Amino acid sequence: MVTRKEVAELAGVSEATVSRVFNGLGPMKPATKERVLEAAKQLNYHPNAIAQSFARRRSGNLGVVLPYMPKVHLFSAFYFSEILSGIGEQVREQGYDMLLSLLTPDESLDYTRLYRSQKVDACVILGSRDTPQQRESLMQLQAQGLPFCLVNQSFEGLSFHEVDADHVEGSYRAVRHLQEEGYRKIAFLNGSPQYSNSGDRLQGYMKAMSEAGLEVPPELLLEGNYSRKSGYEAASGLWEHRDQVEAVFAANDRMAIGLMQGLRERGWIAGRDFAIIGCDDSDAAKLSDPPLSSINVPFYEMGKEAARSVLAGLLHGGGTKDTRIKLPTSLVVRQSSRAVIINDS
Amino acid sequence: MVTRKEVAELAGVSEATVSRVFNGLGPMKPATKERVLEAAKQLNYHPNAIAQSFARRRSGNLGVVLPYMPKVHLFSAFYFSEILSGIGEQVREQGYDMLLSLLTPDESLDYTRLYRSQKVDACVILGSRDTPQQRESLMQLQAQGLPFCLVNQSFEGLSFHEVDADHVEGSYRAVRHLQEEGYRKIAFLNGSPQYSNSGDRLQGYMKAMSEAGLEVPPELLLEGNYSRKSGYEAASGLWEHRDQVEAVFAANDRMAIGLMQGLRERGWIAGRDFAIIGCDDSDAAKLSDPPLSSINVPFYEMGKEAARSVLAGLLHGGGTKDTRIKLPTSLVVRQSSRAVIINDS
DNA sequence: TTGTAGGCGTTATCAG
DNA sequence: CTGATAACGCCTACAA
Repeated sequence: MVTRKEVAELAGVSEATVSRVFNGLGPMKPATKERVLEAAKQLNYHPNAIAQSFARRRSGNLGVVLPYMPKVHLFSAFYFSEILSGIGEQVREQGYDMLLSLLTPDESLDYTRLYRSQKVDACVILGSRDTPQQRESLMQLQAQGLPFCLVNQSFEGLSFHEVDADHVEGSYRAVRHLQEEGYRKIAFLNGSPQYSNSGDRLQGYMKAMSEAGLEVPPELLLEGNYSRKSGYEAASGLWEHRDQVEAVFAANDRMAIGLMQGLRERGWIAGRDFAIIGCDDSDAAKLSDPPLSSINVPFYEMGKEAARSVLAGLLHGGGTKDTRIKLPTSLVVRQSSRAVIINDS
Repeated sequence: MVTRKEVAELAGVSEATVSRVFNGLGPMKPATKERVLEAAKQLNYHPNAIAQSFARRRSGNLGVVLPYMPKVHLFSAFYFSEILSGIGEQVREQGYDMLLSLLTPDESLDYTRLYRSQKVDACVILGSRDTPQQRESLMQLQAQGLPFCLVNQSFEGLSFHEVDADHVEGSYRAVRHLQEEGYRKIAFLNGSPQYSNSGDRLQGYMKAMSEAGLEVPPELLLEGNYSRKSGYEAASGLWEHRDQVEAVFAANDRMAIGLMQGLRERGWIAGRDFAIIGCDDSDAAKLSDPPLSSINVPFYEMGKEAARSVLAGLLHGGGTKDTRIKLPTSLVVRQSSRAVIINDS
């Protein structure tokens, strides 16, 4: 590998000058700069990023933490893929790189380890849940002043730097939409309560129901774990109370689709016998039959914003305020929620 | 940050000894080792990975290259997600980290840049296509002896280190299965020819057809670009020749589902009016209605194997043979390919 | 505007 | 078994 030294020699300048040229620092004679660049090109010199990191005492890497649970599909790949793309875009704009960490959630979760090795300057944490271990780990990070940003999750009573979507509003609108289509008996299939989103969505659902003066008997409240399978399994419970249900709002697309599958087996077809709206507006929503109405969540933008703000915090001397940013959602109406027949006996 | 020096002082040994302890090198008195570890724990010392990389002249990072094309969904997120998980698993086993690079395929694709900065020791390249630029870039990498491994792609006439699935065999079996179910008029919806998989699948399809003594009139050969939309659009062409089609083999699940959607709009229901088999066995196959029969491709294992072999090459002095590894596929039969009615008029 | 020189935290080589 | 001591490639005051 060709080093700065060789470039300096060829250009007839000092090594420091080569550095200045490559970092655009200080005033310098254009001729000098020219010579250096020429020499560098000739030798095919490229700064050694590791050495730079070493000298600057920062890695230039943004850590991205993903939950790793093979064979368990609580999250859709779509979700992470979008967020990762957003992070990736931002990171490139700022000259950073992305270091991916797949962490098994149940292993003694120690986020500080990521920073100790100095391989990352900050982290974006995806897919975290509200468990005692995670709270502990995150509080520890915060106490040590290590910069991080949570995406799509918040912790009751704690204040972290986080980027979220407005799930309360999104859910509210979804349920409102169903009401406007004429449905009154609207069930809610929520996901695991460990995700703050679940609470948000419940809140939005309840708000819309109560504003419309609608009762919410317990049979209308179902719970899955965000997997397709859990939605599929929820079908049997819902089926028992089918005379009390005209529509469903599900906390994600996968559960919605699973539920549709379960009900279809019983002869209940979404968009015909009942309406349903999912959440995430993932590609699965377009693949399902009928196409699934869904709440669009700007995952890409959330990833991008998370990366942007956590990296911005690095520049401003780690003075990251623990702010919560909420991005807006929107409703995408497809066939699954169109009123065809309203069995409002 | 606490450094080796401080540990050495506290333990009353030299810095070199501290390093030896942490690297498990050379024989040493247990008592010494004990003291060092004790001191390290007390000070909460952890080696600085950047400094180590610098001194060792290797980053300890495996680069993972993903094609980045926002809004264009030629690949399913499932695909990358599985491969990434496999890579992630292997990488952790070997104490490496994963550095993610999202590269826009049409930008002047220069893979060598990744290595020049020394931020990665080797790369796994996903989603590459057979274009002149990519050939050029890869040949350049190879010429410079930079270690890399391609996943799910090969280049006619060039020999790279690559991990692939046996798509010829998989396609062959899918078509054979359709034949065994009694179908004779079997169409093939392929993806873009820039992906070597497409050629492989065509080969498998043709083999099965010719072995069964079946003609393949041109109307049976359709081409999409692996997106759902392209499958959806292929429906119209297929519909025109519907009297010549009883079944379809599609080169991926997304196109298969798009095609099913397009045909459903015309009243043709998969699993009833025609049979269809997709490829990838992605989660979408389970979400679709009817559930889609599909060729299972071991993406996870492919990612893992790619990481394993490319990292192994690093140890053995870069003596990576440019081998092609092919992992086996298998057929997963779901409702979309079950013979219900055979309209074999 | 440019050069000098110390330092970053390890690894690795050589003595002892 | 352990301790010095050069690298490693670059950054950055500080000096000129």
